[in-house]
Amino acid sequence: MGDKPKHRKGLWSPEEDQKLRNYVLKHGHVCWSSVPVNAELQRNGKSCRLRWLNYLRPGLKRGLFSAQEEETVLTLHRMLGNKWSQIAQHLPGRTDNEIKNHWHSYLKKRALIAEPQNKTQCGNPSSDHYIDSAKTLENQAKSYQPATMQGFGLPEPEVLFAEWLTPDHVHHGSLDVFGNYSSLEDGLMQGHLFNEGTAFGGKYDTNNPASDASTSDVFGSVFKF
DNA sequence: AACCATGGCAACCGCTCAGGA
DNA sequence: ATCCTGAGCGGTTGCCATGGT
Repeated sequence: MGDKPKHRKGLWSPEEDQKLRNYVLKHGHVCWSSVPVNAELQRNGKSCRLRWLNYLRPGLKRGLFSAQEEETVLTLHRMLGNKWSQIAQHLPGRTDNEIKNHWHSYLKKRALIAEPQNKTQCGNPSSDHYIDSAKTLENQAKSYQPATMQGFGLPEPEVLFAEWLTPDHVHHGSLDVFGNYSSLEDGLMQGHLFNEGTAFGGKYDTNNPASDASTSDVFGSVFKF
């Protein structure tokens, strides 16, 4: 009865973050369910995975969405619907959770306001024609995004853990943090990676464990998925 | 100054899918 | 071919901060 480890819930403490980050950077995540055991965390694997993907993963941006990012989300949402993970693939450094939250809190209203105009242009989303044009638009979205974002005048969102990443990671196009950082996105990443910024937004930013030198060493040598 | 409403964000839950035994 | 397990995804909830009254 009582010999099952109780899994902690709720917000992550800085100590938990550090344990998880150090473990994943060192060993990777072959099996998420074994991560909390080996990292000595009172969490379940699912929670660890979510925390890593949404908050600890290197290269994450934080802060406001740029106008271009919002346009991208709106465009892709019109094409794909609530496929947040697919939308997130087009926005390097943004998580599906973050995009989803931003959609529900802000963009949904924008989309509703814009709806009457779009209806006349797009017609019925379920039609074959729509799907074809959606694919075209998706390709366009893939290609236009990095270039346009580079040239955008608004302050860019900061990238988390940028201090972990050496210029080599960027210039060689080998930043496989998301598995989809191709050279296509290099331009975008170069625009973000060296932003000065706190690695931790939100509640724990006064106690930033990411600046730990040993961690960045580990990242440079071991981080590969 | 205190209370209430609202918005934003982090995390959890449940379902689905894929891979392996 | 079937079952089991783990990973991934989307929806939902809860908490906290902020603004308004």
